[in-house]
Amino acid sequence: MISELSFTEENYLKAIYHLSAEGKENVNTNSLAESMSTTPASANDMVKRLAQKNLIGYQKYKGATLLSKGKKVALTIVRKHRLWEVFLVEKLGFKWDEVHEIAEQLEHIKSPSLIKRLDKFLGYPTMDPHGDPIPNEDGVMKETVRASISDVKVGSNGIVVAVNNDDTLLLQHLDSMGIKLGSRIHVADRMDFDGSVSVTIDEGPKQFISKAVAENLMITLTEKK
Amino acid sequence: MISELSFTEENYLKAIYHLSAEGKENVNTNSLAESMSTTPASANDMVKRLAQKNLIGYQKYKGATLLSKGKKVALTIVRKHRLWEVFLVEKLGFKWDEVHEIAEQLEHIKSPSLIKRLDKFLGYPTMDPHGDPIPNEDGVMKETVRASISDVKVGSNGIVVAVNNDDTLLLQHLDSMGIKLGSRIHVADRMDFDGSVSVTIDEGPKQFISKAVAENLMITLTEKK
DNA sequence: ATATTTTTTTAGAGTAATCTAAAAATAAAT
DNA sequence: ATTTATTTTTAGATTACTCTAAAAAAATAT
Repeated sequence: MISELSFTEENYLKAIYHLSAEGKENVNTNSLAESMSTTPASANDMVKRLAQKNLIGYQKYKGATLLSKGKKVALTIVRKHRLWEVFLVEKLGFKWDEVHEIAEQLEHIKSPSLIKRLDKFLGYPTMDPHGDPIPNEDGVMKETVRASISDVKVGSNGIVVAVNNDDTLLLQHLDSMGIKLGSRIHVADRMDFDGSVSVTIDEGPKQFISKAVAENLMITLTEKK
Repeated sequence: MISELSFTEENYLKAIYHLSAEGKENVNTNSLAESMSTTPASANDMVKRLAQKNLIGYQKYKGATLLSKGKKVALTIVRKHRLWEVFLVEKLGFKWDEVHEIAEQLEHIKSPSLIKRLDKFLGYPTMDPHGDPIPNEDGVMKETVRASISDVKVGSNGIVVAVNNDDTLLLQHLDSMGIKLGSRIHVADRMDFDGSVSVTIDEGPKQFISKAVAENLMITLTEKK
């Protein structure tokens, strides 16, 4: 049985999960400390504690990796975080960029039946408002396909997750079209002769996007609008 | 400014609030300790800490009382607890006897905008699923006049707002009779010899309720059915 | 290959909340 | 008015988590 973990322990496991998802096999003390906004000494203490509990693997000077038990915990936290974010945006009307802090608190509520019912209430979503996938009860998540809207098939739906360009003019242009991170996009048509794309944004009217803009607009594909 | 309180501090304030609502002007160490399932020594330590922070008044051997700051905190916790209970029952489909523990966790989530939006989402309820009033943002609650159906006059109508007993058997019995919070009850008759009561529930057929059950069934009186 | 820098770990201490056991104050009983 | 019982408070220790400062190991530079 997995003994009750503290909020702090859960947060460390989540941080190790996110850091090792970003490539690095072993999570080193310094980056873990930075990610947790604490000192390397504290991170080191906690790493030793989590290793003691068989949640992570750890050898001196070699960094930490999640063991199966720890990974399960981390994925449960991620699942809860993302489900709550969906709730906050879809049901309570928060903007997608206002929900992170609140979800950071809600993710630690301990009640499996609550999460089961919340999941059902939300219609079993597979993606959070930022376009990140929601792990299922077994920790499995749908691999998200990320592509620019000049590459996806006509008829595709997706959520804007990135803009591949820092050009102020481009950002202003997107802003004036009402396109921002989290916007739901439907690709209605694409003109072969100039590569421009016709889309609807958040169920609004059809708008045209030039090839140059379309190439820089990244979405993750969703089944339905 | 009110510095961030720990969950424990919030729980103590809530306990002092509930205990002083039950009559006693000053909450004594022993009953506070019992209510918090801890030792008198711990309760005493915490009382000193809360007094230091000007949340409660306290003199050695004289017990504790909420000061205005502490009362405000306590009422906010109670408000959050009861709003979350409404959410769990009305939106997620929990039974009203399953929600207390989860609400005990949710009540500590810190986000005023979350509670504002939740309140709106729920339609600004004034009562929780147990029939207890929900304080508004200023800590004011609608005082409800309640009585058990063994005390009200024959011919009275009312709405079930509480069951004065946590016994699972009683709750199951009420459930099987179709009696739940919010049920409209008409007291058709009362038998003097055994104190049993004849009622209709939600305009249904007449049913008998034993004295023991009737005593625990609390309603608020309404003019007409 | 040695010196320097960076990273990681240890040592020692602080805080919030908890406990047990014992002392002090108050309340109740004779 | 003492004695007895109860309640409340103190004293001292424990646990989880945190920190600063310094030592040790590893990585990098010369």
